Amino acid sequence: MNALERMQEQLKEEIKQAVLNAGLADESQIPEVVLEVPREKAHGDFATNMAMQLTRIARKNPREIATQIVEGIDRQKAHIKEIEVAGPGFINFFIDRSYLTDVLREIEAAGEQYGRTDTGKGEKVLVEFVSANPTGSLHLGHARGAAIGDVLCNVMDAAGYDVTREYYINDAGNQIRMMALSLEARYLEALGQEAEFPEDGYRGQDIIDIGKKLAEEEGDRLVSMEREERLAFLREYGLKQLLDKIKRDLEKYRVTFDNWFSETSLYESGAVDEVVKILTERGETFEKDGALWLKSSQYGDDKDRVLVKQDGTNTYLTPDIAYHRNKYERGFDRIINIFGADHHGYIPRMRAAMEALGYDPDKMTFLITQMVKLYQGGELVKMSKRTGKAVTLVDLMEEVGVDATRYIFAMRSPDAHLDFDMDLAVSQSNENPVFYVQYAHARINSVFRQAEEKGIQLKKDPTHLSALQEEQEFDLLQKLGEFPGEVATAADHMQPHRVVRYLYDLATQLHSYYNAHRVIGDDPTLTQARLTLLSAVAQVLKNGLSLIGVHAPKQM
RNA sequence: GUCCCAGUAGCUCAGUUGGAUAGAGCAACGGUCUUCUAAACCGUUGGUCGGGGGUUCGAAUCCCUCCUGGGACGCCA
Repeated sequence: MNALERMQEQLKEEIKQAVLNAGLADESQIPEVVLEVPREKAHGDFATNMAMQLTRIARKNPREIATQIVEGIDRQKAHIKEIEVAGPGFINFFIDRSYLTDVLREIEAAGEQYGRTDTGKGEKVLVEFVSANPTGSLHLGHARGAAIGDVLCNVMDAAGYDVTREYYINDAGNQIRMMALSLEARYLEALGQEAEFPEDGYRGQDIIDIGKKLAEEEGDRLVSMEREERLAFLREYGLKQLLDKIKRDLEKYRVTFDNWFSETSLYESGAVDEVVKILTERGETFEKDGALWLKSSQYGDDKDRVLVKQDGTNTYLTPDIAYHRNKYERGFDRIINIFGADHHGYIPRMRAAMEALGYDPDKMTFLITQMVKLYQGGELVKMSKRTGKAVTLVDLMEEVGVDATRYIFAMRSPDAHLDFDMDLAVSQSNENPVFYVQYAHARINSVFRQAEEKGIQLKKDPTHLSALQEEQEFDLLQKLGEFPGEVATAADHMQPHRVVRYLYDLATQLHSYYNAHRVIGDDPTLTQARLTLLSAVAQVLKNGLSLIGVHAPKQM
């Protein structure tokens, strides 16, 4: 807990005691004390709405209640300089802001650890994301999901959750057979033979390339094989090539996973058959039209779902249920699934399935990422599944860069539709938020280079800090103090974009301060104090950028 | 038709989970470099928070209803 948070906690306690002592409410009635940072600076550093919340309990008008609370607060203890009752009954607190310089010492001491908290209490969390089928390259939607998932994991990790990142590989279904068929056609084409391309085949460039590669490596050896033998070979070969490619691309994108969970492994272990058996034993299934159905409509789903088809094979849902059961069995406290909006219909049926198995469906949460529209040259870039023409993650990394791509995907709320303007993302101008934040970091480092040239050493002497008296300096201190709480809130609400927003605001304050005040000046004490402040800002920018997986350059 | 997401300044989006006079970037207009990086800063203009009802001290935020845009509604995955 840092200086700012300690201050808030003490103040909350003071408020609570004042309410109790004044007899406005008893222990059981008193609502949780809420402190907020008012939008208007004139309304103080913190404000509470306690008086308004107590109107019904205390049966007095809020301003009267507020006055009574104010009288009971020990200002010394809570580092309060001034208190006022305002508006309909707000109590505004003006803190002794010089106390905030403690934040600098804490940042200095914590270094890269500053921002980490234990609010998650080591809760075991599984986050499954990307999980793209190994039938082609990662496209735009995966890129967004990967960025949001990775940043969420980083943020939750920093907030003290025990996070496991997982990628589910759909390597067993129909789509893999289709991949093999598509690859077969591409392979034969590469050998100059006639080949009919399957109607619903995957037309991406990647499979064409793999077909060529295979032809080079194996020649026409596969042509003489039995059809099924050949397809089995193609399936293994294509799967490996495609998965390796996905792993490589994600690594370049700075996204790594703890587990790559294979669907096939669920078949091999018998987990798929087992889950069908369990559901049936629990009386959660029924037979109709020669198929086996799950009674999912009893658990809030629109309709019942087929588990085993007429032909005896499973639907996609069955192994997925086995997979999610496996997640529960591994003992996670929270199971987070990040999906694209096109799969949101899947949520009620999976919740239903888990409930049918006797698990608590509320342990499982779904984060839905909305669609991305890509603009280039002011025009919408069209995607076509039919022709396999789509902008891929690799394209974005090459044309926009990893920093900007990750930043832009992470900056928006996951459930907002996103317009990705490629021209803006690459522009080296003030329109580009990525550079704006990175520049703030580089700028500070530039000041340190200047200081070094002038032979100024940063002494870590806390007695210098009282030289910080400017309004903007206190604002910066307060902002720095808010960082750990901001990360924790982002984690608790699964809103990674809040961290990006915070960084942008911090960068704005830094730029503004930089333009208004000289850091290196004639007064050595003041210079030292300001250098210490800047050093802390740089540290927080760096820590924050690291959470979103973006570099913090020392020079631009 | 049913379900999910969204609708806030000309454009792209925030909005501390119900708080005080709704914010930022871009665009438009006007300023700031002989001094630590002007990829920056300062100022001005710009709003029936999609419409209408309701809940209460108080609503962009919660409830109902309607409108618009996007997505999903297979024994495909």
